[in-house]
Amino acid sequence: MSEAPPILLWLRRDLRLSDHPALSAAVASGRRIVPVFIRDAEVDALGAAPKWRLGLGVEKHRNALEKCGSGLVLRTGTPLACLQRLIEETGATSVYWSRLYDPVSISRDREIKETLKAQGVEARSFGGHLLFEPWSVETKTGGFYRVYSPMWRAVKDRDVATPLAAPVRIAPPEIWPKSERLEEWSLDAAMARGATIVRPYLRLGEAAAQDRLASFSNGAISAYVAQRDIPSVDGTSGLSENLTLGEISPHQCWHAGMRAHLDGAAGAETFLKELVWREFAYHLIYHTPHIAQRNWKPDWDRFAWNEDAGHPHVQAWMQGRTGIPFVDAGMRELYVTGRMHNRARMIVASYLTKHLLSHWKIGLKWFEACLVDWDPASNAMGWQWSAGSGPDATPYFRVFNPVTQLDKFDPVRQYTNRWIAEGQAAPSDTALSYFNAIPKGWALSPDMPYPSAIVSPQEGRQRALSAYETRGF
DNA sequence: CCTGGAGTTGTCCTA
DNA sequence: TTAGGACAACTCCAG
Repeated sequence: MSEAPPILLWLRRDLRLSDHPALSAAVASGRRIVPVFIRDAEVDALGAAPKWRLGLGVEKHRNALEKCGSGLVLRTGTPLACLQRLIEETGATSVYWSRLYDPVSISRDREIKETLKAQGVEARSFGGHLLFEPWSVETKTGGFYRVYSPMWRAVKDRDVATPLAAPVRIAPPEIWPKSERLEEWSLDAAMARGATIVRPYLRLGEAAAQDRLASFSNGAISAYVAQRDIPSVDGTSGLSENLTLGEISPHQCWHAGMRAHLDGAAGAETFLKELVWREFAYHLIYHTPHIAQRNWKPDWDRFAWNEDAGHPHVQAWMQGRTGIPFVDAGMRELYVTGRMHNRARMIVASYLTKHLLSHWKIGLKWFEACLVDWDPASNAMGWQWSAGSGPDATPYFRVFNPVTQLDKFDPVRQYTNRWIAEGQAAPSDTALSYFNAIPKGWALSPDMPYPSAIVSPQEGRQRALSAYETRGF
């Protein structure tokens, strides 16, 4: 009697062993498992930084799989064709994967599931990327939440499934199908500064993410409410980079946060709320996929943002030389580390869309190119929220004043000194490292004087408010 | 159907 | 010096 045919485990944004429902189900079946990662058009279309980061994550995860007696098959092509080919090669009769929720993934996965089923192949998708499936959270009238607070109230007392343990051993196929070589994918091609500049700032892989969650939930989480808003302080969890590739699961974060909350850690509930913000973004992109493409509120189609990314003001914004220290510090932090503190993200987004009257899509694209924690749902929601075109009651007059904000959240200038070298007698290493990171074409040097503001906070505020007024907002 | 409270992250002027 | 109110009107959501 021959043994049961293997299961293909198609991995995407779920590069972990623990709390992985699809993997656990495959292991529980007792069958051999062929993990596969497919470089499809979506991977090719990633921004420079997230693509580079993905390559490092895949490599790390392949090592972790090998330690369990398994491995990872790499293939290039359309997912359906690759999976069908592997079904032929391995005799697999099942394909398991973890669900994604952006519009492209949904339609692709639906088609794959239907086609495979029609061929008599078992195709099963699993949760794991979210705390709550989007269709499981409804308002009293059966709709979805367009406002965060009611959604928080609706889910905060729900039971969240206990995270699954990582399998000790993953049964490999008798014969491994051929794998492409990760190096040949050149996922780092567009990220020249990655290896030398950004790499030291990464938190790579499942083990490192778990360590961080443990130390955070036993330490900084109690001061989270006050400290998370101070950009010079390491007061956030910093786990977004791992969450977006599934190197840690939201369930694991939730349970760690909940334990701290029940232990009386004051800031823990705020951390749980942030996890639900991530859920909110995913539920929005699920129910209103246009959030990543067009104004979420169609009223804003009447508003004439500057859409020219080559505009000198926009270039100054991207290159961290607007002359507004909070903005420039944030943009430089982004370029050097692949991340930006959340407070700074709000400031730079407000400055681009309001003071510079430039389209949020320009900012969205730049973040997509530069962020190692880039996430399709969070990025889209964040930019639309900042611009005022998104789902929130953001009053049109709420224009961040980057000077007032700096006094409030960086009173002794630790953050701006960390990232801005010009005008300092002894600039910090981090501030100087920016000039090693940037392209020659930007023609910046630490010896130049710090630029004066391209648009002053007062002028920008007035201009934005009158622009809103003439548009009837 | 109607009602009424509420809406992540703010700023600025006035008393 | 500081605290409070104005700053649109609208949509969302629960009851």
